[in-house]
Amino acid sequence: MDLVTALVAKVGAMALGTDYAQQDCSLARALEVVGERWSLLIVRDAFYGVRRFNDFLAHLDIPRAVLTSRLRSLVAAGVLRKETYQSSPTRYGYVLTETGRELWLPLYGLAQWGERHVSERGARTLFSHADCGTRLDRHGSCPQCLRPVPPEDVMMRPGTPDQPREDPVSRALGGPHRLLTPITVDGTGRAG
Amino acid sequence: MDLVTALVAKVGAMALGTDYAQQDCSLARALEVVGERWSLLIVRDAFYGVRRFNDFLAHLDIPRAVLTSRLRSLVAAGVLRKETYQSSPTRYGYVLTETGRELWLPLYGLAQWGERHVSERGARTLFSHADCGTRLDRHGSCPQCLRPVPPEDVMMRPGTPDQPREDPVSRALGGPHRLLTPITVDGTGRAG
DNA sequence: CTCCCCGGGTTCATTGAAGAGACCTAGGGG
DNA sequence: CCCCTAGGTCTCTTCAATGAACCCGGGGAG
Repeated sequence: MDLVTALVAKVGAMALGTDYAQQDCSLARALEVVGERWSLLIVRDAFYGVRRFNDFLAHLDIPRAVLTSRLRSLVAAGVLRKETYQSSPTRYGYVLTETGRELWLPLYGLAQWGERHVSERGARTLFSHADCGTRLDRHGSCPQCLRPVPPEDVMMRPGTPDQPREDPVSRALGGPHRLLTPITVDGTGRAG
Repeated sequence: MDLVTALVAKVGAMALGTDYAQQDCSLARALEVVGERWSLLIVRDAFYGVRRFNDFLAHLDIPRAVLTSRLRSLVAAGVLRKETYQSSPTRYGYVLTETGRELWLPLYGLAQWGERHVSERGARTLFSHADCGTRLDRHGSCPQCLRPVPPEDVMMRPGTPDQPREDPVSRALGGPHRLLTPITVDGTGRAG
């Protein structure tokens, strides 16, 4: 490949390929950040309390290189923040920023849509208002308290899975759990 | 490559690759349908009133083959419906089904998130309640009427674009427009 | 002191999907 | 007869996901 061909290829790749650059639309902007494959599932796991590289890896069955790349771009976009949870040896985790937490509504909305319309057969995961125990409606509000529930006040618990996963993270999420509180994975030599 | 290698490669590609099969989660199910590149932008355009193959093409700058493929899978998933709008010569358009219309909330939520957090500088598109003219809040509700507004009662109008597009569809969307009503494209030899 | 483990990555070969553009087909219309 | 429009296919090239192997720094056990 000569230089001109290489340049043309490069410019072509920049113009389209990795982004929706020509779309003057906030949805396109949002999708540049969270629209790539795996991104929203990573954000979902972050809401579930997953924080560590290896836990995302085990729970998502995502190639390591792709996880590295997605975490990096989500941090760059301000959705996640890299946080040291232990020094000597230094260990990092990834937690949602306030910007990331504001993805709760669209993310919950998409999940509810999937529940209602794609291979419906009872909720796989149930979300309820931690204060009163009422199940959230499709808009993410509490029908009892009649207002939107922020993610930190949401409890999740497993519904009726069809093929339960058998990784440590899924086991850690086997019982009721408040969103955004770190999960405690044990069974692989890690303290709870 | 021998037969066994080929088989292993094929099974591997089916197990992952094109879907999130191992994820027992409604969000993953939803993303299998609308999570692919371009899918949500096509749905957005459908809310805007775009119905024809060539109009999607012009407005999205999407490769024709990809558009064909996405429209097909969105129809298969029950998000869009193929509709004849003219016979002899037969012409098809694509319109949102009720299932597709229920994507309004998560789609609007994502767009609002993008507006607030990704290169913010004033709304590119403004959405308001057709009945009273009030701008929608971030949850898609009308602050005046205090209830969620269904997409058919939403008016859109352009906000402050930074690099306005110059295709016929963008021009047709230049003024206030009620969601889900077909756009009328003129200027390319098509009657309004 | 050495070996091995753990957490968090990087590198590499393979392949499926996206992108760009030419081509196709059916039905009109000048 | 040729060309137009609408809605697509076909082909080639490039990009990015996958899966598996390898890397590296810090500890802890023997």
